[in-house]
Amino acid sequence: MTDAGLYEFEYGDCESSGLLHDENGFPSFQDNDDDDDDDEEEEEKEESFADDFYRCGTDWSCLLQTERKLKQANLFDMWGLKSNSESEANCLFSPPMKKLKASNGKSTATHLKKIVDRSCPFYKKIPGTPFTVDAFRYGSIKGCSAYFLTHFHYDHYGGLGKRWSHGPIYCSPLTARLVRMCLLVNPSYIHPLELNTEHVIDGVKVTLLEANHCPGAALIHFRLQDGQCYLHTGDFRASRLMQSYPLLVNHRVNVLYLDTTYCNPKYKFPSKEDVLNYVVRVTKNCLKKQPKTLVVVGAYSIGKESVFLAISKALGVKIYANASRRRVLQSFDWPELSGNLCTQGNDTLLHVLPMSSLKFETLKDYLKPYGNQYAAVLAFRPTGWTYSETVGNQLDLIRPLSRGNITIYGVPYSEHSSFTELREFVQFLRPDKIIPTVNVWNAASREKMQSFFREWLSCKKLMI
DNA sequence: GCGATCAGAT
DNA sequence: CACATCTGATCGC
Repeated sequence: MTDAGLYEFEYGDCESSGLLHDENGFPSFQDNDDDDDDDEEEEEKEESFADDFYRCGTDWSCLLQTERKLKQANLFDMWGLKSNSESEANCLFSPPMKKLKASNGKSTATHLKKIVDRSCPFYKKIPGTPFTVDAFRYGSIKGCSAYFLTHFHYDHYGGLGKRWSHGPIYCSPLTARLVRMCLLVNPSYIHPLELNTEHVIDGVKVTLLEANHCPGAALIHFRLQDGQCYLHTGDFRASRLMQSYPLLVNHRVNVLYLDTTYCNPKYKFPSKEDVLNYVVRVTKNCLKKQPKTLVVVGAYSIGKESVFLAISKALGVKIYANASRRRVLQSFDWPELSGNLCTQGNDTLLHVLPMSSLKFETLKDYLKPYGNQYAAVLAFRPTGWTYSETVGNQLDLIRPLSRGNITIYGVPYSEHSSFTELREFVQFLRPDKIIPTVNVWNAASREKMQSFFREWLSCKKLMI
């Protein structure tokens, strides 16, 4: 649509259709030139499930065939022609879940806007296997017989619900519990896999490793029968500990599917530990000045529990969370967390609230029912990264927002890798090929990431 | 009328 | 700036 094929890459290209394998050992696209006209049935030819991936080689510009929402109907749709993705010359993706509807006589501009391409992007498919990762929003994916879920965040499990029936779901035991509990997915589809244990699925050796993201989050290591190793990081925060995972030490990773959320040097933030110490320090200071302070920690669904746990431990106070959040937290099987929850707001000065409540007005209202029990609110908003950081790692330069007796701190508690952590991880793994999974919809950003990867993996530069 | 889905906000 | 939703509107049955 917009920009196309403007990007050059060191290895391979899209046109290498005659070869059996590309430079990275991937089977290359079997050339069936003409737009197949036999595109009706699921069965048809044995086009492998990840052909779109092979076809792509290392030309990241192929990502341009996006799953983007179309703002307007294209001409095919407007003229009532079937938009069949398999017959589109450049399509790299599976067919959409539903055939796009031709506009009928009644259709208006608003109808036309609603047309959405729902095909699974290639980087969610694992080539040489019938697997996808975090791909639940595309309905039944042709050729996929096992759906992996890296962790329980909406942008990864989206599409899962009680009506799920497209195939088995593999994930960590904790994630499995949440999928059953919160999404009411039929348990017969859910297959928990113990971490650090090799499981053979469809002939592929699969091992889940701790991802240092939210509870239950896993890196997924695939070892194919031909020896190829793929590592999908899901969302993760790279750590030194990972450099001692035996699987990563002992097997070269051929393809790395990388969480590139903060793959830019402007993203600098402190270690989790430093942020926790800071939060505790601020809290103690505040309570010294005003003992009648309610301490609030903002949270989404799961993740960043350590922020309130650290305060709880340091002050020796319980943690209040509402019933639905408690149910989720209890399911973690994390004793020091479960053991410190309480069911009454009055019983502790430390409360966990939805991130959306961390606003002056909302907090003021929240305080009201407690009467004169509290004279002030100290709130922490643990975001991944705070823009105010020209200062980078300098926690002491953080300036809270303050209005009346309410103070709100944004703290850079990140569950994604910083730029330098990413670099160190990639230089440790030295994969043959890296497929970014975040920030991929923008051509400039894709190109920028690839140039970082090239720099990191060029032998000359190994400085930290 | 209701759940699912979408655009937009936060 | 971007995360991971959340909200309110609209769709489709």
